[in-house]
This record gives sequence, structure tokens and C-alpha cells, in this order.
Amino acid sequence: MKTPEALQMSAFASPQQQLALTVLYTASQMLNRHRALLKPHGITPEQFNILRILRGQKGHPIALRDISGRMIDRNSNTSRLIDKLVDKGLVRRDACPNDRRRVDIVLTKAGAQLTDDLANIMDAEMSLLQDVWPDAEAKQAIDTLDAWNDTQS
Amino acid sequence: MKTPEALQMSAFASPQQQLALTVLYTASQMLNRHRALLKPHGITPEQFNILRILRGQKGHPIALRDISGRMIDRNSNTSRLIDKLVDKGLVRRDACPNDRRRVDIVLTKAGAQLTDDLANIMDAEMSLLQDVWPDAEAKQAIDTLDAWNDTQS
DNA sequence: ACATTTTAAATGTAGATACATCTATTGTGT
DNA sequence: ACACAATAGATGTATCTACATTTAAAATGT
Repeated sequence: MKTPEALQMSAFASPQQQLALTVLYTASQMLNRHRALLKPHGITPEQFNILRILRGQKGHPIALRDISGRMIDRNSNTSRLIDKLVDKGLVRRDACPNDRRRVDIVLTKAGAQLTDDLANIMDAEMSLLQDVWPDAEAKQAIDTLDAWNDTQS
Repeated sequence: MKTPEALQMSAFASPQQQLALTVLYTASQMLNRHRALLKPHGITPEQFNILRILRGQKGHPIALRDISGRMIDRNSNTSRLIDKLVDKGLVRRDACPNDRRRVDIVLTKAGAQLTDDLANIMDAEMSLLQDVWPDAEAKQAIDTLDAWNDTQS
């Protein structure tokens, strides 16, 4: 369902207001979809976000603070999300040799396997987007949204 | 900061994947901005979403379930958000005469006043978007995003 | 060298969400 | 009329987020 009907939006809103609402609505719908896909595997989108970042490291350790920096919602809770993943045996905290304040995070073998499986599921979902978003349109929309992002600190 | 640098995104992602990430990132940034604007008034974006819906009713009562239907994140917690607004004296729960299961929600006088003030603040913020999003671009981006929303139930 | 500041991570608390469940009321089928 | 299903709202629990604070370690200035 398109955003205006979904939210029973006012017909008098400016295109800019409509786009702002559409972005918020679309993000919410996408997150719901991701949540549903990952749920059978006991992983939340937020946890998967971390797993995927670690996967991109290809075994190289990465400090917790650098994970935070790459997350969509970056604030303060990476530490607690890692807790959950440690409890499930998917990641490990290692002492960082050259800076004892830091904590290196690495995928365990089980974590790497699960992340591969989940990444396949998510990639399949992403490939569906090619049917609704032609390359040129997608690039144009990215430019539009990032024009605003670029005005933020 | 544009999304790719902000998230240190992989250069190999498809435009579709990049757009999906950009949407999630932009929504998160927008919500952070709204939160900062509303915070001095003790209101969260989620609470303001409800206040604005009630304002659109222009005094006509609306059932809690109809509020839920118009919210961006619609699931189950409208009842508890209303609790917070009742505690602050901004809205009132009224018995619905023709269906005793329902609860009508109405703005109090204080709630209507505060909502007007906050709406002005948010409108001013929205008007800034005109500088970064030309009408045609905004409309194009809406169409792109809603093409995907339309594939969802 | 030593006091001060900055940084990394963890943690406490409040607000919000997701999902399931419960209660009360209304609607429906026979 | 009455059993059963559907609906409206509230609530319990786990998860996540925002913001502030705390602890430990490293960096900096003099």
C-alpha cells in the first residue's frame, strides 16, 4: 500500500512533507520485513547489522567503537547488543593488545556460519528490489535523500 | 554527511541495496532531528505523531484503534503512548457511547495549545526541506519508494 | 613526572516497539 | 436465544534506543 493511503495523509501536504513521511514509513516497513525474515533464526535486524559488519571484516578483529560507527542507529547500545550475540555463542570479546580500553569483537565459527546463511536470505530479499527500482531511479532517489543527509552534521 | 561515508558502505553494493540503506539511514537521522526539536517540550516524536493526528480531527472524537491505523509504527503500543499523554494532561479518554469496547480520544485545551506550538516548530523544520528537495525531485523519490511499499501487503 | 583531559566501554533508567495474551463487548450463525 | 467467533483495548515480557553517568586506560600539557 502506498504511503498516502496507508497513513490517510492530508492532500494538502507539500511534496517535501510527503517525502519525509514516505521515508519514515518506508523505513518502518522495510525494518518490519527484515524482522520477519530474521525472526525464525532468533536474530533481530539490529543484531544482524552487527553480524554483517563483522563478516565484512573477514576475520580481522574490529573494536566495538568502530562497529558503533558503522551502524545505522549508532548511539550507545552496541555493548548490549554484543552481549546478546555473545550469549548465543555467535561472537567473542577479545582483549585488544595495544589499547586495553578497547575490546575486539570477532565472529565465532558458529557466528560466521549463521551470518552466511542469513546474508543469503537478505541478499535474496534485496534482489527483489531490482524489479521495482530500476538502477537510474534508485540512484536518483539516493541523490535526493543524501542531499538532505548532507545538510546534517 | 552522505550515507556511504556515514556507514562506510561497501562500494560493491547495487544501487538498490544502497537505496535501501539510505532510506533506513535517512529515516534514523530525521527521527533524531525531530526528537531533538521536541525534547525541550517533553514530547517524543511518537507522542507528537498522536497529537498531530488528534489535531487533524479538529475536535471530533476518534477511537484509539483509528489512531493506531494512521501511525507510522502502528503496532500495539498506542494505548501506552496515550497513557503518557493523559498523565501530562494533554489528551482525555472518553467512553464511546455506541460501542463500549471503544475509547474515544480527544485533545484537552492544554493539549491543543501545545500541539499548535509544536506544529509550528515542525512546519518550520519542514520548510527547510524546500531548499534541498525541489518539487519534481521530491515527487520522483516518493514514486520510487512507494513502488516498493505498494508491493507490501 | 604528574595532574588533567579525553577516549572506550559498560551500565542505569526511561521511553518505545514487537509479540503474545487477557478481558470485555459486539457480531454472527444456526 | 445462545454458542462461538471477531473486535477493541489493555497488559506482560523481551528487545531496542536515548541520554546520562561511571570506570578504566590512554593521551596531553606543563
